[in-house]
Amino acid sequence: MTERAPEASRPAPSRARLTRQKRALAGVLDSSDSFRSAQELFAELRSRGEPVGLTTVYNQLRTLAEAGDVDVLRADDGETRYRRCGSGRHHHHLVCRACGATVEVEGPEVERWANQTAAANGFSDLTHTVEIIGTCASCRLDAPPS
Amino acid sequence: MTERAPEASRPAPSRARLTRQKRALAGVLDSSDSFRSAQELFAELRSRGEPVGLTTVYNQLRTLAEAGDVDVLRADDGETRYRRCGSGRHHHHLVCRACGATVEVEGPEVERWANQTAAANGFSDLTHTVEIIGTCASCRLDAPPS
DNA sequence: ATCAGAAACGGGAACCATTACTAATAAGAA
DNA sequence: TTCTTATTAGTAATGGTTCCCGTTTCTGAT
Repeated sequence: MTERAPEASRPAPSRARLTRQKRALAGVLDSSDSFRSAQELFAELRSRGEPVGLTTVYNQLRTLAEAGDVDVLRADDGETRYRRCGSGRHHHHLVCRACGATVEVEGPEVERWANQTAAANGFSDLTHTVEIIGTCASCRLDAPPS
Repeated sequence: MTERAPEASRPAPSRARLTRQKRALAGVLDSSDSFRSAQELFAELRSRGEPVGLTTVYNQLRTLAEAGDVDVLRADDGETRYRRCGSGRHHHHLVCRACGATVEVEGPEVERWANQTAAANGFSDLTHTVEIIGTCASCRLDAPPS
């Protein structure tokens, strides 16, 4: 047994496959700037005539989220919403509560504050979430404050 | 019809009633500094021999949250967690991802940044959430970074 | 072209936190 | 005590998300 097992074949590089479903979902994600739920994305795929299983939508979104290709936001109603993320850089969001439009913003001072505050309390290995929710200019015009 | 309706009786001030269940839940909430889910609170009430219906726990938590007496936090696993809120003042949280311990912190500069950023993008009627998640000092000692 | 193994898909059942419904109960006022 | 009605809580939905697992589709190798 001096020879090793017949593993001439590479141990499978485990390459990701580009499928019709992935392309379709990517297309839908790219078509809008707002956060949308998995269910909404699923519905839009169907209406576009690019049916993709709901399970697949969820699997794909999870993968994309882990890879940092989509931003994830948990809405107050418990639904999780997804959105194609512009840059790979760390950023936060300004979300319109009426139309869902989103603006990516950065805030160096917030990062600094978070680090200092956490350190001052003995916390380490930090993560943070910062979301600003408001009404955007055009939605304000559409529905004046009573 | 010159006399008005016989409204001698007050239109019911709709006073809140103090019940055993409310007292019990308040007691459990006061007994800890960390965020706990409705299910956990429900379980603790049972184990304390102060059974309260799950529905009641949810109703009560909603009421308390609306009144600003408890802080609400939506965890990544989808569960909503509650915690007695120290001050009525606006504040944010520093949460330990291991033990759930929480520290209330304030960040004037964050408020300022949020307002400026939102205004610069035409957003109004603002709200924001800021949560810092990390590992607290004692939990770090319990489970060293591999 | 053909084959085999791996990766991805996707329908349906299972999960589970939360809410709705509603009959029974019990504060608090008179 | 009696009456009014807020509150309770069991049970049945609801609904987003995940799990299970047989089927399909890629891709690389022969």
